[in-house]
Amino acid sequence: QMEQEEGMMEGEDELTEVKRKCNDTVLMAEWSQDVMKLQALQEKVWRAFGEKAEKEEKKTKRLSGTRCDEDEGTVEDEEDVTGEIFHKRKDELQKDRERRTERGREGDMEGIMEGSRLWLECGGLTRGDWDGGAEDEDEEGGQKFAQALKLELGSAVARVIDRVLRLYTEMMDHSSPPATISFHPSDQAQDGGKVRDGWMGLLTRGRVEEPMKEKEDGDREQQLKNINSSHPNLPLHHPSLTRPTPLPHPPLLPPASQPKETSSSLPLLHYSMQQLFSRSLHHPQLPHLAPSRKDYLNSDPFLEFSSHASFPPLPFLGHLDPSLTRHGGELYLTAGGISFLSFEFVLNLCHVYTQEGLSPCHLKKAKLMFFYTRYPSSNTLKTYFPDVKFNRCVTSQMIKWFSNFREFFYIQMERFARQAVRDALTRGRENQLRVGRDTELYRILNMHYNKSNVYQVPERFIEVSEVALREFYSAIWTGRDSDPCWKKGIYKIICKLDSPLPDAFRMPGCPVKNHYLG
DNA sequence: CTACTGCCTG
DNA sequence: CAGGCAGTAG
Repeated sequence: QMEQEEGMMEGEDELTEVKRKCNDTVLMAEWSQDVMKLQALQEKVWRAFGEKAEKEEKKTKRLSGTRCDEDEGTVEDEEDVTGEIFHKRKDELQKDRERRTERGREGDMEGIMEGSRLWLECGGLTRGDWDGGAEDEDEEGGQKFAQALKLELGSAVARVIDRVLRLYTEMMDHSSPPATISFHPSDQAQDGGKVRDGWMGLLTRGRVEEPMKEKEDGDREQQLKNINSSHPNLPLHHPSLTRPTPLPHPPLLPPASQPKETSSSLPLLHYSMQQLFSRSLHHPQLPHLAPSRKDYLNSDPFLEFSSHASFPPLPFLGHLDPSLTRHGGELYLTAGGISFLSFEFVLNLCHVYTQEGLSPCHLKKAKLMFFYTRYPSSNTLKTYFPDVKFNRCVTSQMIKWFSNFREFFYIQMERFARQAVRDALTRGRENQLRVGRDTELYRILNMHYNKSNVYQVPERFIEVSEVALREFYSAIWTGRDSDPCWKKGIYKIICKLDSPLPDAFRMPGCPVKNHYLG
């Protein structure tokens, strides 16, 4: 089995064969079509996830009367740099746009840029929005919509992946007879549904198939038309999304006789998608092939962005020439010298979208969310974990997490409150009963909920902690703790101190302070 | 009956 | 942190 894998990865002939196929116009047309659909879906996702935040942000800017690049002061530093990054990107894109000489889609490009900027700024959000006040009314409707989009986007991604895997399976056919990659049987037994079946089938059978094509294609085609119908003057195929003349080519032209195209447009996954998938890029300890669920879950899940040098956060990279290259025993799809898809990456990408359970990354994010909300509703959880497929089990598991978080929180509060009472009695010294960032209690809390210390603990959480500490203190001091349910009152006070989560938590993955600044 | 909380345990 | 349980609210 391992030898087969080794064998698959060896031999330059197969590589060139794959390269040749990758250059095949028909294949690339299919690829472009799929990626274009992905792009359309991404835009919709952006509308679902980003629109609200965008509105709020604009509101804020209007009120403050300043732009982010005009702000000054230490607290605003993150946003300052973010703004610079964004404007740099914008310049690059402007050039790209001019090259394309295409009118009419300006609005959409702006939308994408808005999304990109929004995302970057979300990443920089480390301070809580506490002045916000009441929760949003339209939360649920948008949430439903987002869930639906999530599913659709998932299968669209899977279809693009299928195309890539097709290249691999073709390569396998040429290199070694019936190459079969063994996965964990449990994985295949999962009810992963069509998405998993699609690419799983390709892998296990080692043959090229056209999974679930007709109906879903039709649906998505319709979807696409719906999107475009909002801009009736617009061409269906945007030049930035497709090859110059992809479709008119004879579909069965022998690949060898294909004239070699010098350039083609290949949009990369949107930055948010990249972030969603980026976790798969950071696990050198993972086996080259077939990372099992166990490996995946045990690996450090936290999103880091050090590899973004090879994974640029741009919606488009302009005109690129995609090809397959090999590096360190792995295959990469390369465009413009930038590798952005490896076999392992693709597998993990599938995994992210089809996995049933919760990953350590989700746990980490949940812990950070605890800084804001001690008693999240299941609806809140669904809203802020858009990459999680919720069912009863998953929901209760996540709720259980927060129950455990609270338990730890209250245990610490009671412990320190009792210590404070003791100190007051024995030494007659009045304790300050505060949870400043220099205190032991803070250190313990931060260690528990923010172990890697990459997130700035919001000031409000410290305030809430102080309230809890004082409540425990006074209850103990006045002897109320003799009542068997003396903590109930304290819980009731604390649960009213929940606050809205920053919009950065709406995105898949973990919001990390300064994560894109290195 | 479900959904949620909290307590206890390993 | 998860499993099991009892209790509560709707």
